[in-house]
Amino acid sequence: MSENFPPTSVSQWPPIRHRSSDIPPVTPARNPNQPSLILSRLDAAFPSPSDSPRTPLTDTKNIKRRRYQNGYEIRQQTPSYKPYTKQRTGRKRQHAIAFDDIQALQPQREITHQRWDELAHTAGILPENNTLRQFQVDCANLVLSRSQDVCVIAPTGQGKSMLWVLPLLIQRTGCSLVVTPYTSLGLEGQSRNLNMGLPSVFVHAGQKGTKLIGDIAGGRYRVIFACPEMLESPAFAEILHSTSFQACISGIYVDEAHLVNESASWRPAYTRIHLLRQVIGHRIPLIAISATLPSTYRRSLITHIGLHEDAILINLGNFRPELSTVVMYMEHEANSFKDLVFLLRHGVRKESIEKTIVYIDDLEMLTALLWSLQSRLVTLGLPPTLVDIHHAGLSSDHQEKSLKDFESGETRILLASEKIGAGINFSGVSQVIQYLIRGLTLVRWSQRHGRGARDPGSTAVGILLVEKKMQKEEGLSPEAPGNEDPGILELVQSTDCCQAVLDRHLENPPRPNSPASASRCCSNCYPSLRPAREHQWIMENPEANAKQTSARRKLPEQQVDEIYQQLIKWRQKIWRDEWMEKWPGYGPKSLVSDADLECVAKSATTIRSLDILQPLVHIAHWSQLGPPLFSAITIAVIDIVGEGEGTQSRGLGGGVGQRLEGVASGGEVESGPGKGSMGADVSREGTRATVARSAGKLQPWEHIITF
DNA sequence: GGTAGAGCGACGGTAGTAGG
DNA sequence: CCTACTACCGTCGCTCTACC
Repeated sequence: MSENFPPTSVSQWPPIRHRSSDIPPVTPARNPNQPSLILSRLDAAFPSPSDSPRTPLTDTKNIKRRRYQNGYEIRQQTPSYKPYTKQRTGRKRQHAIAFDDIQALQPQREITHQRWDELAHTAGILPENNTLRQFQVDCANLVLSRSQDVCVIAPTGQGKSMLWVLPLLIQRTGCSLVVTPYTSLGLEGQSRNLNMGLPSVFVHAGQKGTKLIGDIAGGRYRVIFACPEMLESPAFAEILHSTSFQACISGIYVDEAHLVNESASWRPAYTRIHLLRQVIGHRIPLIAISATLPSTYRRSLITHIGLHEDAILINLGNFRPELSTVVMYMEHEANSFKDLVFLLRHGVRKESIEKTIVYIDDLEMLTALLWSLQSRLVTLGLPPTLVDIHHAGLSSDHQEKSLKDFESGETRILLASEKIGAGINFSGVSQVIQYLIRGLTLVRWSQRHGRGARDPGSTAVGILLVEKKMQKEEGLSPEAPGNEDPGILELVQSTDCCQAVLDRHLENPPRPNSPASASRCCSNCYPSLRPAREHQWIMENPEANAKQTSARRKLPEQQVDEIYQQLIKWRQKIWRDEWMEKWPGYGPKSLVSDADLECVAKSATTIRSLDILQPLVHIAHWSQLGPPLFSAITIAVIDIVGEGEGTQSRGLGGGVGQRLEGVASGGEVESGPGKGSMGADVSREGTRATVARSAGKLQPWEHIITF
């Protein structure tokens, strides 16, 4: 967090990085005696420096190490402009700003609900038989009065985007300024309002020409979307400093306002929005909007965006009966992804794969899961394109395509980072999964969970797959959360209704009926909500167990190296025989990397099946390369370690080993999706399981493990 | 004019290193 | 082998600069 307190003046740049207790609040209380119109005032006092969630800032400038690139020192750049100030003199100035004929907006009396409905129907922004929601009307009246700031908390899908449109139906010369966190949301908002017939524009780096700036200042657009960084840029300052533009601003709307608190540490522009009010004055109402704004988050709005302390709070909460919460503790290593096996069960078909978003906050793991699920799809005979990945590190083309495919349903499982944490809507999402909760906040989870069930009448399950170290027994608790969010810890550790925990931490207002009676709220109340853990059948020969133990002993380095060299030769051969001509762009290392082969060589004697081999390697064409690699490992172990280690330790004798020998020695490798031998394995196991189950008896050397 | 890449910012996690 | 310490990485959207 760069600034936990507001700077004393606009001209102070760079901001001072130490604390001062005598800095006055930037937002003086206004009209303290005026009665609350709707629900309540923000009860948050201006946070004292000691309330800051972070440790005091120190001047790290002088202790930072020098960094070099191409032999030259990289010097840290400071912004070449002062936020919210116009371009320096001596540079080219814009002159398309002054429009004297624009009339300043004046406070207006509130109008009735019925009249608002009529206006909305006439403007065509509300279907004929519908009526506006009360909070929309209340907020619009407050904006018209131009006397109060407003903080709106409402669940997703309640029509929050209507808030900046309604006042404009009365204020014929007014315009709304909407601060949006992401480019995608700005473009979406622009497009939505244009469809309503409302001239709107999203100003961003790729769209900020001189003509556009002039048009905005001249009042051509009724809704102007901008990211916080653009808001403080010199280009936008030309608009903000225009008195004619200031006169026609209906309100400043901060959409997804919870991100002010969540992103303040890495998007400092969010912490400087309060400077905007010093430029345009405090008479223009500021409206903060989000589905999740508990009091700590609302306090940061006062600090960072200059929301007045006496702002009116409209709190509808964020309860959505169509959303269920499921908490599951992980039973396997995170890297194995075995706890996600319910996503793609045996025999699943494309149509029956639930439309799912899986959030992982570690990009490397997110990518590994993509590989894993794609391999799994191929094994199941399904196209790997059913799963895709989306995060900010990808090219914009990929990002665009992944969102489009997921929306259309071509992709059924989308693996995502925080990039699509808030605001983006997809139809048909029935499952939202959070894989690992370290570092997650309840607010962020609530936003992610809210991506589900966006269609009328639909439902969605939010599944938290929780690492074991978050269990109460491991020491962490809501009372002693360490670095974790107490809210999320209470949610995953509670044995009571999860919705009650959400209500308490997100400060949802009381509801007439208990959530449990209205919906299938959570896995604590409805254990059947938990997806069944799939049973995987394995065949295990107890006689072989003792030999397996010996097989797991660490191999001498020399043998590891010999196995590695043999695998290198195998790779070279298979590449030359089968890949070189067909895929000249592929080199041998594109098939299986050196690192993977080294890893495989180290644990060669423990690789007793394709299932064990698969997580150890990162092979894009698993169905074609997995079985022959397994076979090559078997042969290498027999050759180098010895007969006993190579076959008996696998406990499969002539089963899989024999079959794969056949493949390696010229047997047909079916390369099409689902026709690989992995698929045969699966189908064989499934059949065996079915037969055993129907017969009601198992062999003594067979048992079931939960997977 | 278009494009690629650095930099902004805090801080928890992880890998590597040194010392007992 | 364990502990303490240090350095570095990653996460985001946007703007700016250098270069073509």
